Amino acid sequence: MTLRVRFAPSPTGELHVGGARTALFNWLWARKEGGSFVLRIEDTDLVRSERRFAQGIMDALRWLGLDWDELYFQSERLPIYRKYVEKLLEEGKAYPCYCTPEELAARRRQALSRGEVPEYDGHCRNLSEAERKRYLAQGRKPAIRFRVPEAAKETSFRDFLRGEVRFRRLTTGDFVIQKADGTPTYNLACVVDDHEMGITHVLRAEDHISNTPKQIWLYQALGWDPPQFGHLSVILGPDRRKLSKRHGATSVEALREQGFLPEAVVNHLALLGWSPGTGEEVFTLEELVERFSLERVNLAPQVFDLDKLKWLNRKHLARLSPEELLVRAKPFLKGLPEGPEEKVARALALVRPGISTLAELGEHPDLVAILSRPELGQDVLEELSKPMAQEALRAVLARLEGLPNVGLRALVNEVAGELGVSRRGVFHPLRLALTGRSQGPELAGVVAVLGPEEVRARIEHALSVVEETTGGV
RNA sequence: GGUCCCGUCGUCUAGUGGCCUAGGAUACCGGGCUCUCAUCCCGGCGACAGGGGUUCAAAUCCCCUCGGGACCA
Repeated sequence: MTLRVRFAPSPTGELHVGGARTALFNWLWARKEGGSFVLRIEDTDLVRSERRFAQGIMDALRWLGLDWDELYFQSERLPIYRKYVEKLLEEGKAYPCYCTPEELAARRRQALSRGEVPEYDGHCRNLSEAERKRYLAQGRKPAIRFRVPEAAKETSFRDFLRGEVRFRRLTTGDFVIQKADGTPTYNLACVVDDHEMGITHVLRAEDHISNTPKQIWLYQALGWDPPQFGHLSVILGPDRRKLSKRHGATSVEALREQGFLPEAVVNHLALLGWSPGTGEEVFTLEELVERFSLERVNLAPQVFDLDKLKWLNRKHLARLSPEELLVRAKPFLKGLPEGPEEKVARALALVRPGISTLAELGEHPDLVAILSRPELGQDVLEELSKPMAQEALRAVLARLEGLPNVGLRALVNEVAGELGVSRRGVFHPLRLALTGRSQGPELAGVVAVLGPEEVRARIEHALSVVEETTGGV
């Protein structure tokens, strides 16, 4: 039997990193084994589900490079769930429950005050036909509850990641499988779909472990073989609590907006709970598919580490060609002076070692300095007003012709030797004249990107500004 | 409160009874390279939650405690 796995998000928010990791592991597994990866949008909760979130989740998955083989929306499958609820009803494995939320809450409080476990008390479990008619006449809309077999209360299942998971005593009364509004609950829809879609392995996060016995009872009641279940850990925030919105940017979308590359996000997610065991850490999606194995999954919960993500982002940034870097950086370049594409691309490559995210490119001072002629600040002018600085600039100017062949370093060496100053004594004023800044990327690179004409123009401009200001003193 | 899961440097991890005075990565600190900041290279700091067993030998197996987390309420 070929592997069929699924990722089944609820569209009640953005795709957060925990969900993304679950999706990634399922996807990697499917691709590795040549199986199928099914995407199922669990949008039966009409109140909380939103179309735009479903769209956002799909966009985020696509951005990460996780493509799906089949796509389903549960909201389009409501008749299917009703059919099976009907079947359970007919076989007496489920029954209508007319209790109102208020009545249930009141009885729960009572149970609690008696020190009992507050599970559903079976109030409607064995209603007579007359009682049923009376409730209906009152205009009550019934929910449908699953009749949990007494013998099923003690359950165990074999988790393909954790081994035997045994539940001594489940605190579950007869649970609802169809709400009063006719929509299915999570457990019912999930079981029906996993069966109908031929899912062979359910790989999901730890928070579903306690749902698993209920789902297994449903499989049994419906006469189906359950799939295999495996549960990953959950991802925690820095405070060691389950990662959620209050931890800040924890959705894939937010990471994208912060200037992280999809390669880096995928890489980091893969390393959260999985390791190749070889010490290697920087991988592309393709390399991950090659290496991925469930045997090497770590079950302890992981803390999402932004520092490591940044480091991985630098690594993946470094692998991009200048052209590709430009493509990725474009959305973040707003507010930056325009220039010929090729020049911008080379400038980006030049400042790249100093950045961790694409967002840092936005108004990067070194980029600004290269792409537009810099303002020479007071401190810069003071520095350049020293006679030796001006001499150095003039000497460089005089030799500019030979630049492409000689190389900046050799040229600076010559000038330094001639004037009897250190290399720094030449480099520094030159950097100030060209960029208006005393630090920045390697100067030879700056010169190469600017081109001989612009270099000459900037040096001449700097010299004339200095003359003006010092002349006025 | 009940049920379940999980405990190796701050964080991600390697480790499946001897190779472990516990390895790598990140972060942090120091040094080197260099025209500067950064990248890069080298070095440093830093962990087997605790206690009992089993064994010639335990991070690795068992038990208890403690801690963390998830789900349900």
